[in-house]
Amino acid sequence: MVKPIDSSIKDEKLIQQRREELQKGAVSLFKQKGFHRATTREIAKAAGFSIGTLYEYIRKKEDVLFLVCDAIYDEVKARMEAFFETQETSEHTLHQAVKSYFELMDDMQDEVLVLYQELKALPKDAQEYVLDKEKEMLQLLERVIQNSYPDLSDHQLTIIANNIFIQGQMWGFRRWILQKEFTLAQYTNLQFELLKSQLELTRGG
Amino acid sequence: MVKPIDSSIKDEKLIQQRREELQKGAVSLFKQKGFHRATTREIAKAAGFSIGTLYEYIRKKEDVLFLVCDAIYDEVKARMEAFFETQETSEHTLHQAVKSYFELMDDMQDEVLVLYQELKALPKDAQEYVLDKEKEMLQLLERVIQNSYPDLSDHQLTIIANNIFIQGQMWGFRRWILQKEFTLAQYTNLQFELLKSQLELTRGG
Amino acid sequence: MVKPIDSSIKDEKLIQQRREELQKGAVSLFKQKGFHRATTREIAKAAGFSIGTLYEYIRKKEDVLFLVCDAIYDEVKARMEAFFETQETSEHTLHQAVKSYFELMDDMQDEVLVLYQELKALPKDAQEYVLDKEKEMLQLLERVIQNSYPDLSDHQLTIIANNIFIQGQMWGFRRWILQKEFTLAQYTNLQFELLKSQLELTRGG
Amino acid sequence: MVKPIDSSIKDEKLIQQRREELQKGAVSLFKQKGFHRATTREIAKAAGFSIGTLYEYIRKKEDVLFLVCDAIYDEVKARMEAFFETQETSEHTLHQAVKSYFELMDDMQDEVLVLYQELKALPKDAQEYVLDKEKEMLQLLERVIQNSYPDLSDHQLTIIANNIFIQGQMWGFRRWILQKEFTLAQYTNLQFELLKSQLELTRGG
DNA sequence: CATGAATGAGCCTTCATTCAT
DNA sequence: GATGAATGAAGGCTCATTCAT
Repeated sequence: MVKPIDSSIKDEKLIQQRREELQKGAVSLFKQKGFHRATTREIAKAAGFSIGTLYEYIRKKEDVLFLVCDAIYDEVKARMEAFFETQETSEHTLHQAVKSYFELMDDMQDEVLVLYQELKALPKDAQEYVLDKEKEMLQLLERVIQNSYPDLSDHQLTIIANNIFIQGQMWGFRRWILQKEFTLAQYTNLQFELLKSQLELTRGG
Repeated sequence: MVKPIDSSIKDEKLIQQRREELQKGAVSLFKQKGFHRATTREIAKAAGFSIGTLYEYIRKKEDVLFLVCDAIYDEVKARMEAFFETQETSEHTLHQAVKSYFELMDDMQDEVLVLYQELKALPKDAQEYVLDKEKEMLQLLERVIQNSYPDLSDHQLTIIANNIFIQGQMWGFRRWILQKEFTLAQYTNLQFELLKSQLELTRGG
Repeated sequence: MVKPIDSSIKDEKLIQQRREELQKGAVSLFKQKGFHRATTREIAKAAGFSIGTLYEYIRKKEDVLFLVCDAIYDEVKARMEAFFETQETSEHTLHQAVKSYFELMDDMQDEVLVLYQELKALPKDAQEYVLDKEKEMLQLLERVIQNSYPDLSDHQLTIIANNIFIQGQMWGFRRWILQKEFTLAQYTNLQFELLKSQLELTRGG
Repeated sequence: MVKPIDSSIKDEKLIQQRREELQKGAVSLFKQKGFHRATTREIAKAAGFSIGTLYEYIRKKEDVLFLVCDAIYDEVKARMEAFFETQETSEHTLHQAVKSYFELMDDMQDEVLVLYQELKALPKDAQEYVLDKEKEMLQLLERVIQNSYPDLSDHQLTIIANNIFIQGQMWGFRRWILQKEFTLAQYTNLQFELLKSQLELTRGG
């Protein structure tokens, strides 16, 4: 799907390239100061071009935020797909998937923090567009779980996927408490142990 | 601890009253537009006084946010204490506590959303002051869990308390997905079932 | 002459007393921050009463400035009259008068600085009223000079009186240069030497 | 020395040009209302640009005042140097110098008034920077005097230079009295006569 | 008479956006 | 296509002044 942002530039390839530069610079800027405190001048500078050029590739400051959120989601999703796409159906697979997902969340914690903290600054329609991507990710997770535990009810599947999903995000969001008490490995193992006890019981039931 | 915000007003009781009005108006405003998009004039209006009067009770716009966050935390904590403070140590108690907590989070979902979404707009020291209150709430939760399941390790206790804590918050945060699929009662029951299976296993182990 | 400032207070004696308190506090405040930077609240506080009470004795902030300027002039003039009122007509008298005047300017340098630096903030009519007092002081000086040197032309008298007058003020105004190089005694003696050489020549001419 | 004021404009030449426009407009505005009463919008308008543009060339309102003071000093000094730089050492030269200086002060009386009345509104460091320029001017005067009257003591030189300096300024400052009684030529001649009598005597002594 | 809470006009400053070069 | 100077709406905040108690 093409990004629904107008540009006065004709060269499609150039647009892609510039928007990538833009998005890269903007993320690191938003990490530091958040979207609202970052000025368009700073955004342009961080992206390596002039304020005038910035406005050749976007129409409003909000568009930058959309570009950023979109890019983060795309990266998260791409990396999730990379390690979720597997045929095996074993506990080991799920363990591996959860581990990989938590590592991804650890790796991208700043980006994910930006994503959720600035989401509300997007216009409603952009929010929905972006949240749809999140649903797709949840489905990825659900599928992996179902592969190993096919007997779970829909509700159970939904809620467990959601729990795993947010537990990964919380590792970054609540770093002020979690990362003071646990290493990532500890956190992953503990969460997986708990998860397993839930799933085992369900399977048994 | 007294709110560390200067005021040019001498009547201490009036300060309390006005700040409460202020905080009430501000929360409902921040729910709609967020802190950054709300102007000081709007804040004053929402609180029912003039811009001049607003600045008799705060020094900077930021102070309003602090007042708001502080008040939300205080209310959440007070209400948690109200139903957590119990002597019984049974599963039933824990169930009741989780249920009450989830209901609280349902009741205050807008406030809690504001709280976490604007926290980063506070100055660093105010953030820390506020996060300390969160730690106290976690301890409340831990204590309730421990009463019923005294054999849990510290790590298990921490992580389970955290999980419950954020699952409550997520009911509001992720309403776009959870509240579409579940009623609050369903969500509570499902989460508690999962929780119980974890705890039972641990107890058994 | 009564100060042409309205007051809602009836008791004349109280008005005098309050205005004196006001003026005393204001001068010391204006010394520090100047008229524009001083707020009415600070003025009231410096005078020892509330902002409400302040406005019982003045109508506008400007009135405070007028009161202050007026009081400074009155004090300067009163003290000048005290040592200028003499019947003797000798060089010694003039020397003494200049010396006393310079000492007065040294003593009141902060006040005089305030006076001249804020004069332009007064309304035109108040400025004129105040400058009339300055003319009277110049006349005092002229009379003392003329007593000793009766042959001076009107122009000479005017200009010499003016020169002495401003040389006294400059001791305070240009303290950053004069008071670094001279003691008050040195400055006085040097200026008087120069003055005498002018006057002697004129007398001889 | 470069003006130590930041600007977001890159074109150095444009900065010079705009700041000159700014300074010209501001002086004439400050003449009328003084620095404090002039709003930034008025300053921008007087300079011929918008409020936004104003702030591309300065950072704070104070900077305008600095620009103005600095420019006035520079002009005064440049014009003084123009007629003081002479090799001859005669009374005639000194007379000419004093005459030219008084004419300069007459010509720039509004600017000089602004300069001294608003100096205290500058930050301390800017005040010192500006007063240093004044010292240089005094030295110019001292040198001219010394050329004609090499036997004067340091103290005499300092005080006579100071006297001349302020007598020039007073022509403008005290116009309400001096310019009512004298023409500039009269004032100049009278002051020079007095000065000469001082100097002659000293030479003779 | 004294007090101080309330008011709002108006100030300084920022920054998203435009457009001539 | 790129640049950056120009713009002005809008925001945060102050403070002289009023008036009910």
